[in-house]
Amino acid sequence: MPERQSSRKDAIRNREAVLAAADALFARHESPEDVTMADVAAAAGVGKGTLFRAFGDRAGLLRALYEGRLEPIRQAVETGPPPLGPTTPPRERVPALLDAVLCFKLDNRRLALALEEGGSSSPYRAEHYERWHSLLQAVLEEIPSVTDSGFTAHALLAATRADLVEHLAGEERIPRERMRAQLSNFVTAVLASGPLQGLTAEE
Amino acid sequence: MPERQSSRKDAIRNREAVLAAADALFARHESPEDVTMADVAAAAGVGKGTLFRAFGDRAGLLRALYEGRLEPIRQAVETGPPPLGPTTPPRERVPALLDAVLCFKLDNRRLALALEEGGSSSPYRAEHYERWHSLLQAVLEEIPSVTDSGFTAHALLAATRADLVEHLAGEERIPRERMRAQLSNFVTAVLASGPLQGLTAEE
DNA sequence: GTTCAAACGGACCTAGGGTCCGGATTCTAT
DNA sequence: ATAGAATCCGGACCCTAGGTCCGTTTGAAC
Repeated sequence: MPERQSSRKDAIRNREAVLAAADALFARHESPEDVTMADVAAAAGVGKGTLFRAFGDRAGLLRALYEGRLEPIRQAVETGPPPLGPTTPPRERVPALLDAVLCFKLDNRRLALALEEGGSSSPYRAEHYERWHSLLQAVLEEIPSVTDSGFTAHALLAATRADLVEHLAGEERIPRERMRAQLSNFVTAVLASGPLQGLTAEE
Repeated sequence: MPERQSSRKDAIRNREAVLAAADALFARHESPEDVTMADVAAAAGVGKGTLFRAFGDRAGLLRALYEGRLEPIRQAVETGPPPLGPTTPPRERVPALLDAVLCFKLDNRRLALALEEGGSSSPYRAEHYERWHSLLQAVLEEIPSVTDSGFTAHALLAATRADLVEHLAGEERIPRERMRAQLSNFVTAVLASGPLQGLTAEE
């Protein structure tokens, strides 16, 4: 599992070059499928061996790109101010989290697609999914009207899956703001199910 | 696009043999990925050429299997009695439809996985998805408290995606009935969202 | 400057989807 | 029954793309 840092400057430089090249290639092409590892290597001016040594395999490269993009949002979620940060009341934070996920996928359509769906193994085994899920589940747990926080978290996240987002944005040509509003409505509906259990709350 | 019927009995026999063999193989193996076309051909006692002539490509084979399994449910939905049939009131039919989808995917885990996720192209382009979606959307349209029936239909269907079901059943070991209950709860919550738009209804 | 571990890079390997075509099988007309 | 045409069979073959190997080069430490 090659993933450790190297101190040699050529290694570092090449790693950056590959990341940049891959980023550009995925952005440029319609489908992630037609960006091959050889393409990436060539675009980065590097041999395939170098590429694979640095990232292990295709999924490793995708993951590296993905994590890089995700970092700011992770920060905002873990230690940032409301509405994403941990001090936000649950009923408000859940929609904010899902909105953040949606926006992220809209901003990184191709990349998210490549990582989540392109891979041969289930996206549910990815650690970043696991992180989102457990966070969302924990927040949902705080909302009394929500039963089955585990399943609910899965179901809500499913509404933001990369290929669905891609379909809505690409095929159905739904504009960004509209999609955000729809998701927001949906989340609200799920959370608002209180009445069923008897507590209609304030407002 | 070879998909026309043949009248020659050897062709028909072989087609059946392939279908049966593929069915057995997909059921037997953990992941659809490790059932190759060559495996199917061998198991059916047939050459690869025969296999590809009959079904066009891998997706074609999967589709043929899938459609076969789906047929009964399609019948039940289109012309059957409640709670699946068209005479059912919307608020009751929506959960029934999603429950049917869930059960189908539970009963055909590997196959659904192979077709929906294994393929290189988006599952949202598949015609069977389109069918479920437009039906669900139409039914949701009849429920006044539901806004954005199109998106809602997508989001609800996303909760029954093959790889999620597989994850829940396989990894999290959630028993069938529990999963059905969870999905049912979730759907109910989404449909019950009336109160939010200002009309707190009766209760 | 010498040394050696580490990185380089591209030839090479492999798996699996898909194609091809000479030969076998089936249908039809007589 | 049989010739002939149409269709089908099957497995050798091709191609792509991910991943590996290893002789060569580079960089850093002394």
